[in-house]
Amino acid sequence: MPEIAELEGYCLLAKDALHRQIAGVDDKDAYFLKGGLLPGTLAEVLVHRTFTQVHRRGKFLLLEVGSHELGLHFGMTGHLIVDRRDVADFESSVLHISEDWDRLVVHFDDGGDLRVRDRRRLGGAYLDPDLSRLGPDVLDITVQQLAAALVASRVSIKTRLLDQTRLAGVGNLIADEALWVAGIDPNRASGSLTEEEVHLLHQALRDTTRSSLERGSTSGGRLDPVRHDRGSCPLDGQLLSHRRIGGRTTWFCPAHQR
DNA sequence: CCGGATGTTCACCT
DNA sequence: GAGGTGAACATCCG
Repeated sequence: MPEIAELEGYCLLAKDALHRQIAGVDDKDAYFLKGGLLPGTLAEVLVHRTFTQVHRRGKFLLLEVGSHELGLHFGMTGHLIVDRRDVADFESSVLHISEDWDRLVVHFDDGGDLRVRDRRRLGGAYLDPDLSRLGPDVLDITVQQLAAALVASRVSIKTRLLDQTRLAGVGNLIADEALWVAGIDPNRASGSLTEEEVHLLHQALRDTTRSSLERGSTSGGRLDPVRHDRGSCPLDGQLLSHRRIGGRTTWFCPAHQR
């Protein structure tokens, strides 16, 4: 369920994995290895070393080890587990999910481990991932950068917000929530936003993202509980509309989102 | 049984 | 080249 709030949680959790001697790596799930990574390579790179730093970039969690970086992506159902603990207050803990879905396990010599548990296997592990195509991170994008990311395109604004090469870290729920807060129709062409609307959207992205960080979860925003048939807008009571935009289900208020 | 799900990539159209 | 659509990935849920 990872969007930025979950990633920040994983980042904190992963700090517990730093400076511990790596004793072994289970990377036999070749499908989970991305970017040409082969089974066994991670073991070669990681064993007898330690993770020295962890940070986040967009939806990637990055663990520094020696001169390399282990990149973890969590897709839609991936979770990080360190020493049998997941992120606090996750709406439904993943610890009950079978270990059968552990796609990558890093064992430390003290008996603990770091693992990625991912049922749908839409996430992946990368060695030295190429992040050059990621746009500015939503947590610190400036309004000028946002304007540049949106300008001169007829793609819908919703689709544009999800394009990680333009703006990194926004997922489907945050995109809907921010557009709803800003009062912008998700189907509008990205390049058609006025300067004022770009400012509104910038502020909405900031507020929405920060609220999710405070909750520690992408779930639980104001729009989230009404994203269903017969759900109505918390602002004006209008029945919400939904449609697929850019391949993703999009909920919006037909009254105040223009 | 069918459709959909907090993501990304890729093939194939227009 | 740009942009849209749908499929694929694997599993669960309503």
